[in-house]
Amino acid sequence: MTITDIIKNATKEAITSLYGESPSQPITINETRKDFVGDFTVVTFPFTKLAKKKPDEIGEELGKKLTEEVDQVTGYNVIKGFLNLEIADSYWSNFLQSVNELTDYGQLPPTGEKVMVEFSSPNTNKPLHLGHIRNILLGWSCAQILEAAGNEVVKVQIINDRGIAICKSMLAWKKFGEGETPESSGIKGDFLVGKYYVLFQTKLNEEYAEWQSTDTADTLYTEKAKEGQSKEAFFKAYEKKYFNEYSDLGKETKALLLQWEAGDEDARALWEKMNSWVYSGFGTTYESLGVSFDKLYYESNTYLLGKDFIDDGLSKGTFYKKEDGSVWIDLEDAKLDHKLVLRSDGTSVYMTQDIGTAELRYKDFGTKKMVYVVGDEQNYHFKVLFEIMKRIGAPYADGLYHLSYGMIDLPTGKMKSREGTVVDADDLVAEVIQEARNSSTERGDLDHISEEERSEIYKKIGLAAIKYFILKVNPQKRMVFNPQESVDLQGDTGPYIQNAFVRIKSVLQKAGQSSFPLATEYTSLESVERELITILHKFPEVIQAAADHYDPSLIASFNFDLAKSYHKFYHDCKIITAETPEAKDFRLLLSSNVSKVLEKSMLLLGIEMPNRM
RNA sequence: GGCUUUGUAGCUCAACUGGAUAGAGUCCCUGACUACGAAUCAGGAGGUUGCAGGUUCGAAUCCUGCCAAAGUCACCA
Repeated sequence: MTITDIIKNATKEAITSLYGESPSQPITINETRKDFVGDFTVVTFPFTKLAKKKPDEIGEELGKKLTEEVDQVTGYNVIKGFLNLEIADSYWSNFLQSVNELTDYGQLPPTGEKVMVEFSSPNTNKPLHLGHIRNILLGWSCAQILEAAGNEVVKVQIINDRGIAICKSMLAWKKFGEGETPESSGIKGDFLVGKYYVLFQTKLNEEYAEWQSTDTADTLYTEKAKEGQSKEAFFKAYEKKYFNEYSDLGKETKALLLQWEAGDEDARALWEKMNSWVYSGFGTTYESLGVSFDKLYYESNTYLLGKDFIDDGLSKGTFYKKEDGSVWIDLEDAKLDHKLVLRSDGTSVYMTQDIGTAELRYKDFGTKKMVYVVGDEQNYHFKVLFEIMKRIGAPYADGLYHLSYGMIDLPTGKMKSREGTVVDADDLVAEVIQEARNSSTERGDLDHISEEERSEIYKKIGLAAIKYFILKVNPQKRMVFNPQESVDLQGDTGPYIQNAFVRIKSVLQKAGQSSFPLATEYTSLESVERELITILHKFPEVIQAAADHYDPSLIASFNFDLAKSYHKFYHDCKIITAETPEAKDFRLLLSSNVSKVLEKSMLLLGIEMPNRM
């Protein structure tokens, strides 16, 4: 039982015995704010009705009783109805000892649950960019957090490796590529394919521009344009129709897609070749970010799945068929719309695939919980998907969760691929590492070690900066990505936290001890020391909260609090040259355990600690 | 237009899900290295929590109405 539970229970009992009635609401207990004396605060307002007394009086009576009856409570004060309880130093130092004895403090007991986390899930027609990075970091971090919370975790992605977009880059390469390969050009595979995707768009634009001066186009404009609509605006809006109905490139692309779907050998071979380039490129990016997956799903294998459920649902009346043969589901009673699940030609849509894929995954892993890390533009899609899964009776339907995150904006505005403002993942990673190298070189602390070791450290620092910068923001919120701030090494940043760790490593090394005697004689704690221990104390509940809410930003701010507190402690208290041997032992023990927790909790964000920096 | 989300210091973010005087970082001032690592610490300045009502002991948080931004309302993915 935790100390907060002890206090809660004791409060409940005390209220009952004092006022003859058990409180109906759950007891709220908070950490005491820094400007007041005490560790935990009981809010007495909710008891006023029951006790028929003023909050202050209740606070006094309750405080007295709790001090008498709970060993750990040594004193109290009441301010405006808030009862601040002081916890014995011995409780905190005993607690520190117990953390010290654990090798895996923070690891929560097994839940017996298996959770799947899907993240990244890119298209294979262009390189990964900043948006993917947020997705990847969130997914990876969530997986770590869920694991720490006692779950077995399976990390997967579904790769969007087929479809019209992929065919565009394939066609462009076929027509204009002249056999170019990553080897022949020296261009990283995913960038090379991306180059042809862009080229396709350029060629299409040219073709479209030319077409706009034909008679057909003219007639169309005069007939269909809205009043006052300029030629430019009209054709801009007409682009998709043009692609589908008039464009030669469009026709060829669609033909290629049909060939691919029919299993045409050449089409498949080209597809496999170009995809393999992309995968090798992605592999490099994932490696540089330090992430990996347990299983990859490919849309080319899953895009036909899900139809069985539609048939089954049709016979049960979950779905209905329109006259044209298309199949729909009516979700109006769930405040959603009617949604198409099968086209009139019998082919499936995105939704259908997702139904099938969920089922496939359940068969593969038996996971009753699945987390989809996907941008918030698909909120509605997942609402609908989850509702459908419920209605077709999937046994895991209640365990589906959409970890939705906001788009990333640049200080200059939205990222737009068309305007070339997209930040490439690889460039960004290289940049932050370079930045770490620059500052470190300026400092000169690492001059005496090998370049190889240094590079490792720069990489850790740079990645810490970028990862922490992104993960500290609540996923739900849109965030502004300022490149300059993302490589900051001071203040509320990853490197600041690493620095606390490095300082500890340095002190421990200088102290020359590998283990620390139990410092039971050290009985009167400095306030910074107590604060540090109370933060350590919170670690398990922070992990639990982060897992419950699928929110790494809680872990990030925990890390910052701990590091900040340690920096202050380090500044205020002498460790090796402490006043007494007991103080020295205690502080070494404290430092050692802070470093242990820092390291573990940064790993929950996918951030590694250097031993020096 | 309907629905969903967001709006907090100049800027980037918090606020334990209804609790005390709304906190950090950054920026701008000011102090602390012959110190266990100054990527640090301490102090100052900076706020009508988008606006207006309501609910109650108590609201950034819940309710209503506006305002602003974003997303979505495809036989696209």
